[in-house]
Amino acid sequence: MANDLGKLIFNNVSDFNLDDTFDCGQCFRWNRESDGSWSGIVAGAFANISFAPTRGENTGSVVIWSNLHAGDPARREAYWRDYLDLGRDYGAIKRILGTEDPVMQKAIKAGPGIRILNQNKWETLISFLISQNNNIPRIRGCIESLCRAHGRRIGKLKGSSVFSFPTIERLAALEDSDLDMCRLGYRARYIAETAKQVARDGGARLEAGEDVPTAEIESYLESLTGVGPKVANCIMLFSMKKTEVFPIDVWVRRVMNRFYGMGEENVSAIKDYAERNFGEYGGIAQQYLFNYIRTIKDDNPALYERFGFESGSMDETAVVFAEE
DNA sequence: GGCCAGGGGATTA
DNA sequence: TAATCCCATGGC
Repeated sequence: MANDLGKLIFNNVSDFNLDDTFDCGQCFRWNRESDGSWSGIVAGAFANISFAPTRGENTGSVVIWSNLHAGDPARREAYWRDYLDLGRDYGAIKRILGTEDPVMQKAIKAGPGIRILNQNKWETLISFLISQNNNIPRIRGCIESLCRAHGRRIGKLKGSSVFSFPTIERLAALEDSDLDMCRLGYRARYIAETAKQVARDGGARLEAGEDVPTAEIESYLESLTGVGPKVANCIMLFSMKKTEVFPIDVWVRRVMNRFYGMGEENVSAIKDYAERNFGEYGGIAQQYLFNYIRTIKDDNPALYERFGFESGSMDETAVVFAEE
């Protein structure tokens, strides 16, 4: 596997941080190395990404070692530029979102280097089917188990075999019991049925998602077994560049309640609020907020200090605490 | 629209 | 050991 690893460097990347980006809940197959770099399996290839700050903590050079599109440097560069969303001006988006929103300013401060990855649509679909009503460590375990059982062995990493994400055709051909060893619970049936539905057109409609209106691809996604509004929004945000969608899950309901004073149960009010206030960047706002509430959940005083969060001195117009 | 089962593992009581 | 929770959805 190491034979055809090629090196790629992007200089002067701003508003970027590896930990923020890979640990904010949008992806499940990236792992932090002891040297601070991250290794992952992407599109059937191995990759390691490191980041060397040159101007401040979140601006510097991204170094990628990968065997993806080995022998085609132009294609490889285009792939990673898109995957890491390097063409988007996050500085400008952060200024827009943070204006007159002290909560968002603190949320951005908690993850200033978050970038929304542009991941494989099929992998994102199945990954977020698995994510429903589930916790992140187990989601990761389920996905690895699925890859081990039905992916292709693409090499060895630190002595262990590494597997690609299973193809549409492979999962579409499964019997129900072929997923038993993955311990997916009731989600196994959703995956088996959705795979068959997607395979009916060879994945064409899924792949076209980026190029059709949001409402149209959302209705297709929600026609798949086990895909509701939340999972559909995650797929659109993390693999189809639909940055305006605002996935609402238990954590987002919690953050909107705690910091924006909204009813946790009132999903339609939260959706309306996001549309009006975050607009075309709703999905990016959602990631800052999701990351923020999950980070400070630890009740760690040092974290409170780092993020500028001080109990008792909240902005009265924006902050309402829920009874717990 | 409200309610509850669906699996399994991690965390909390 | 028992309850509760988890990046929800489907079906009644």
